[in-house]
Amino acid sequence: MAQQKSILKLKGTIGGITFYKSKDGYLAREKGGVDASRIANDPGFARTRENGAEFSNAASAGKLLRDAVRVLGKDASDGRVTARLTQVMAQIKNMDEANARGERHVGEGMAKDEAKALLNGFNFNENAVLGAVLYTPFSVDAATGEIKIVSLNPQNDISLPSGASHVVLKSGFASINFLTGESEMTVSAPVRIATNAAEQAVSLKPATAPAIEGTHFYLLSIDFVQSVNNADYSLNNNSYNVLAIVGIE
DNA sequence: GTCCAGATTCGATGATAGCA
DNA sequence: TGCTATCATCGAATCTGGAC
Repeated sequence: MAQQKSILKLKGTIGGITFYKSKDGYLAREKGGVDASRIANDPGFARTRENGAEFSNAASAGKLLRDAVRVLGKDASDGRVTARLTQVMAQIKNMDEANARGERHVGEGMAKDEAKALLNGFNFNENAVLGAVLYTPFSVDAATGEIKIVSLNPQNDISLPSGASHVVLKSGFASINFLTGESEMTVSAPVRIATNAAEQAVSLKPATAPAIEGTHFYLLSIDFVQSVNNADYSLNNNSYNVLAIVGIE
């Protein structure tokens, strides 16, 4: 077995050579592992294939949710949102008690209150989570999707990034059917407030409720912009923007 | 040599059995 | 003991080729 003598303790694979740490120290060897066709056909790998099928369902469910809210989320997401959402969807898929192993489905698991609790509060941008940006309480109307903030003073109630001249708030009301793959989202008109504005009430109400049957998601979006000559410019590649799930029915 | 655009690859997510 | 393959997805990182 080849051993690493270099001062650089490598882990991972480079050019077909795998570097790893074992109880015997840092070692190197050729890529090993099982053959792809065996995983696809060997009865011994049935468990692996079942898990692959379920993982596929979880990843697709994550994409369905991200696609559904893309109109709000395109300016408020981090580079790991796909992985984080897949992780949550895999946990929800595990809550499916109706189907056999390998056939468990996010759509079935989503019916559970625990599943909704798991996804509620999900932040699409881990660099700007809602709880660390907005400090004032708000309410969500499950029938209309309206989000109300009784009193919002930007200077006191929002963590303002330097350079921001205005904050733009929007709400989203999405209905997603994870069994059929259908989704629809309606969005409120944006409320644009100067960062030095006086205390005020805010109402974010989508024009209509989504028509399709499915799990209802309520989302709050907060964008920061710098206004120059009546044109709004995003700050620092949108890294301060917030999009979070604030309710699920 | 540097820059840019487009193309390609990587990594993260979970569970699994076998190989070195 | 730890890596490999499978599954889907996509942003980030890296690579490649052409222009200057």
